[in-house]
Amino acid sequence: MDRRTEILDAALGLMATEGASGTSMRAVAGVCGVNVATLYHYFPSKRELLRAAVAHRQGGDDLFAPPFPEGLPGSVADRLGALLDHIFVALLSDDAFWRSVLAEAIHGDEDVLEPLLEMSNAFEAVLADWIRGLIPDAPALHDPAVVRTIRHSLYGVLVEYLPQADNQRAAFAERAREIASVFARLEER
Amino acid sequence: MDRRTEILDAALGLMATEGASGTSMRAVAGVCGVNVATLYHYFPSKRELLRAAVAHRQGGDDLFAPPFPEGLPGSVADRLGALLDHIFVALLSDDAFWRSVLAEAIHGDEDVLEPLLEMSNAFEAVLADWIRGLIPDAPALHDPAVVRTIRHSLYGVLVEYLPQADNQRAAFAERAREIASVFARLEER
DNA sequence: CTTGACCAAACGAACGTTTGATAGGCTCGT
DNA sequence: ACGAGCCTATCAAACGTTCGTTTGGTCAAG
Repeated sequence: MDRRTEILDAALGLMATEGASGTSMRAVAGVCGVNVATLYHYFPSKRELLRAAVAHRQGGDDLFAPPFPEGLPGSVADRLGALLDHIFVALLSDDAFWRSVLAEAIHGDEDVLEPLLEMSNAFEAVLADWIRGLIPDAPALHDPAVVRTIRHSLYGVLVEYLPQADNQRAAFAERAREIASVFARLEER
Repeated sequence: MDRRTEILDAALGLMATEGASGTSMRAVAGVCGVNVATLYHYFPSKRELLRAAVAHRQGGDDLFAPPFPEGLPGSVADRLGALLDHIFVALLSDDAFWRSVLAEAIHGDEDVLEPLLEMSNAFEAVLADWIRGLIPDAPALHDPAVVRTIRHSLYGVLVEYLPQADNQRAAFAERAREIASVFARLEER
């Protein structure tokens, strides 16, 4: 991993726990084991560094895990629950990124916010594809309004449980089942 | 309003836009028009001041607006939509508080987080009461799992739209209608 | 004459940023 | 082949500013 990427990852990790203004250039340098001045060789300012850190992960194709195989067995609720749980696991495995993103969504500046909104739309498109592929027999769940509501439910759960994510794996699994059971009822008629 | 309350309100307002570590004691003092040292007359440290600021608003009975009259006319979706829109308006009118709360939920310390989780439960109880009172003819919406999913949907929308809350009033109204239409389908069978 | 509310000034530490320098690799004309 | 010059990556040290906090004081009210 080259130095630039190393710096971006360190910055993102610190942003997740300390917030943007709580992340100091010296701390970023310390994590990388380099001098502060080296950061200014790669980025013109702290602000640009943090912006690049958020934008960095978004560009990767591995932001979202690969899709499920289609046509799995099980009830609609079971399959949607498995999908949501899968998403939580993926998000938790990179929670530094998500904490940073959610934090910026709350009091970030517009430069950082704009790529976030793009990413939200991309995430919704991926989620819609997954649902269509995994649960093709539940057309009620293919409605864009339903997909968006599911996405917002996921965000809400993330906000409430991210800070203690380490010991909340079980809570996420339960929330995944709960959300799935609610939305699966849209199909039961 | 006494000086102590004035300080707490100023601190909360700054936390909402600048984050906890971005809120300086001098800035808080500046908003109140007092000297920095005066803050230390009322609070032993910055940390205690910010904790008190978050805890301050939670104690108020006016956190949530008064309930609707029961038995309003209109479809289930119409009434749920009106309720959710009402909630958005209430939250937006005090968005400094909510931004602070959401920010703390993401990388706040545990002292601030604990009262937040209490408040989330309180909010869910109020939401359940409102739904039961306003939409007594939709038992599917009285299910605790549904209420929690609605709450998480609200949080998710807040996270996505709070930063531009000023010019996003229309977006909140649309999201309220959308969420309502989705959940109202649980009753249409 | 004590007490509570308030302030100007200062403390050391940490902040973002800049400066000037070092060392190793690269590309030249010769 | 080889020194000269240059470029890139890195550093130690320092710049001025802002930070959280403390000190020592003023002043009106009780």
